[in-house]
Amino acid sequence: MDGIQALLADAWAQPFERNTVLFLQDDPGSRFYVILDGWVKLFRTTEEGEESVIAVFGRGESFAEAAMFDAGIYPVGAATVEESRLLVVPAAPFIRQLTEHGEYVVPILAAMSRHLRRLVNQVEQLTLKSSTERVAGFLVKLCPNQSDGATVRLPLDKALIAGRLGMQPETFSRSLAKLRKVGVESRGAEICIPDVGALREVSRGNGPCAAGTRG
Amino acid sequence: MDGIQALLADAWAQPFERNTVLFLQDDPGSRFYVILDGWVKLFRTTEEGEESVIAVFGRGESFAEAAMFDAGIYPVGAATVEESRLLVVPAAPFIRQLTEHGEYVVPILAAMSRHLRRLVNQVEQLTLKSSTERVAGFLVKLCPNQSDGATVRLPLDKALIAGRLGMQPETFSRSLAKLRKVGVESRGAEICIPDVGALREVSRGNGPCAAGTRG
DNA sequence: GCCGTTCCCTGATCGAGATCAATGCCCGAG
DNA sequence: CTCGGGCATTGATCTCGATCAGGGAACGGC
Repeated sequence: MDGIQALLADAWAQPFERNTVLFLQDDPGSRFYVILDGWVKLFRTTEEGEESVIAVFGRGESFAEAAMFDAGIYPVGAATVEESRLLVVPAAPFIRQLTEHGEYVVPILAAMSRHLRRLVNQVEQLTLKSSTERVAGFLVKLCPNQSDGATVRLPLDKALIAGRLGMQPETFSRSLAKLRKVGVESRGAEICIPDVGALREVSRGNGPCAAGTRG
Repeated sequence: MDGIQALLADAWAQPFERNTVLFLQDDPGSRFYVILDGWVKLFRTTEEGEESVIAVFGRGESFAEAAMFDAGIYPVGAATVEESRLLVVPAAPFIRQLTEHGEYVVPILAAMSRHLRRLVNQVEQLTLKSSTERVAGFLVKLCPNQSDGATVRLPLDKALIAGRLGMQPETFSRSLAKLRKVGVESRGAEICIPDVGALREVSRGNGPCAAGTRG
């Protein structure tokens, strides 16, 4: 209880105008925020400029704590939507004290941060990606990194994967069929992906499979 | 680094058969899990029995840490989808050490846990609720607790709220119009809700507005 | 007063994905 | 080997929500 004042000694209150960008997705971040007054939205932006609102926070709520523990990269962007007053809190003292007091804590926080990031991704995908784009993204993540082509094995029932991706099994099947246009061949649980790059393009909405962006 | 062994001394490895329920949503929870082998899914179930898969985790991943800091209630259910071996870790020692070393940490963890829970809710709503049901749920949360009827004021632009709910402004407007059937009247940002209970029923998929359950 | 802009509502149309239904494939039991 | 059940694929149809378009109410500047 004594320590908290020392930690907040480095913090400061700051007014922001309406529609001020506080930080952008993938910015390196070493502070988090508490809303003293006003409203802030967290959002993700695709390469085409479409925006997905992940959350909206009001007075008394804090946000961006997770970036402290997750490689210091903000997984979302943030902007005020009204004139607001925020408490800006540097993260470094927190990290220092946490690691001093017990190193086992930080891995747990990192795991929670990863879960948060994963859910943020999921919300973004559900709101502004088509089912085929989501399947493409799922397959890309299954491939070994920096591989050009690969043959992967689905670790689970297709019905379960479909549920995880927010679609029906039939739609998952049809999406796989559409991906044959970029060379993806599936025989049972074996999926052959000759061109991972093309698949990645599809997952970003550029490929020949995306009939529409569904925004 | 010394403490971690003491903490894990209370943990144990345990094998689970396929399709074993580890815990259910809203169960009180005082442990978290690390997957040594196998696959585990996290899911939400609606009252009608529809299931939304929130996440699927594999070897080396941990889950349910957030419940430690969030009133000890699991926000999702968990079940193995394959034969699995899990490390079961009691939470109490972690909480004890955390509070001993600095009380300021726990509020931050609680905030992160709330964010996680919120995102889990959002994924569930996006996957198995219609747009009108989502609007109804949003309005219910705006009402003061246990109020019978209320007049609330939308804190933000309708377009922004629509985005937060994963729909277009037009759809938000149409959903509000559909909710007139349960007495909801809107004039600008003022929303008059004479019967919160009816609205809650709609948000759960039972009301007269839900044309289909979309699952 | 007039005329901008901004926000919101409503109508019409279209497409993605859910749903219903039928078929094919694989694998284990007998 | 044959049979049967679970899972995957494909087709047909329908519905919800996105998109495009038009119109109206509130507000502010001149």
